[in-house]
Amino acid sequence: MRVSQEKMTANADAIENCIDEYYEENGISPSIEVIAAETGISKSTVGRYLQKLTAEGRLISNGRRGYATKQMQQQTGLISVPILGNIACGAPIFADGTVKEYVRLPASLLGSGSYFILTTSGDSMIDAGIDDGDTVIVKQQDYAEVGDIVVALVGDDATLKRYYPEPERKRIRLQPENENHEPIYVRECLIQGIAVTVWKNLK
Amino acid sequence: MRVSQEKMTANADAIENCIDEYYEENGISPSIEVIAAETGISKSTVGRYLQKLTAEGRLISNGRRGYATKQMQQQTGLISVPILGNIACGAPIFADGTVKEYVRLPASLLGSGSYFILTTSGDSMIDAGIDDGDTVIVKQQDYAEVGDIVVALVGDDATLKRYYPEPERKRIRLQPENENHEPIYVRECLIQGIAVTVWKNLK
DNA sequence: TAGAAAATAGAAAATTTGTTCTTTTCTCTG
DNA sequence: CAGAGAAAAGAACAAATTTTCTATTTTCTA
Repeated sequence: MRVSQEKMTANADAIENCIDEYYEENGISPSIEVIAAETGISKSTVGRYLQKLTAEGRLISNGRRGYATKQMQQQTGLISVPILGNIACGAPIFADGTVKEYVRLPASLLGSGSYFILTTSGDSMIDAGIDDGDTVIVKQQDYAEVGDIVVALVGDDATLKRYYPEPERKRIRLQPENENHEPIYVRECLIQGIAVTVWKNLK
Repeated sequence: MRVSQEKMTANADAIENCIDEYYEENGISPSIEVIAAETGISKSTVGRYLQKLTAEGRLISNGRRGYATKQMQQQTGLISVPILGNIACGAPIFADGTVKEYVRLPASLLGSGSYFILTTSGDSMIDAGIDDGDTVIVKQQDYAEVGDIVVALVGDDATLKRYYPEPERKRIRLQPENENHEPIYVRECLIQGIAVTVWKNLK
């Protein structure tokens, strides 16, 4: 292989990496000037490479919003999911302004709707595969089907249980999935959402 | 409350929403012109609102890269994780160019390192909480500790098992977590990574 | 080694984009 | 109903950023 060829791809890779890294850090595409400064390549050469890479389909031009790598652009169709506190805590879950962190997850993994994330504490749902410290993705809705795992507000406490309405006895059974725990019976409870995914840390 | 006040916050909300939606779709911030066209508010008024919202801390200005909402900006510190195929398939896992989809996950949830995502099939790890169809996040590394759940390449097949080296017998035991399955014994195996997180669909 | 081709660098041009300024419209109060 | 104040609209402005052009350097081949 010729040296020029090697240098060409080396420059192209350096530029592509630079875009990714800058984006990783700043959340926006770097300007050509920044890329030039970062890689040590001249502005015009960087520009030429960007056009070439775009023509090859490796990059996408967003006009004056800069160039994006494919994996950057691929983050369209993402849903913002707020990471809320612990499910055991008694405080109301949807206190606005307290949300500090978001995850953006692909809509294809979740489906449509509004979601939030909780971390669990306690062992009451251990037989459903939800252990202490696991992360639960909850679909926000105010109803549930029989047997769904719901986030329910009982008094001031939020709890994670299976939902079994018993209309004939005018009560709702909130069933833990742990033989050592007794079910909770309530007249009414506010359903905040249903658990759709558990995130278990193995290691 | 006065009408003007209501309209003010209404406009502000409309602008903020517009930014989010546009970003959701295009991966970049909309220009003031686009926001104006989309919301029906004039360019200069949109600009004034953007400055006001930035002063209030609700938006972040990225100069000519546009304005970002906080939850957009908050996606720095994310790791790109490729979604690879099914763990049961025999094909080599790291065939380049075949990766079509990426998820960007917060580094705080994963820690440093390189990761990839697999979906499982089969029931061999059912007792470890990994069921058929679950999604596994794998940390890419070529070694493992005793008892780790590894993605191992045995011959041409990738498999997910617990890792128990038995040096005194000069073999490695790959242990399923299902009493109906027998362990696999191999001389050597190529470790591709260790499972760190399982993503279980409850609903 | 010399010449041709390719790649690069530096500067100028063109375009997009946010900002500012002035005029107009709307709203509330006396 | 009239006037003051705020909010919005439209046009002009200024700055940033990509694109283009030309000269220079580097690299490969005969």
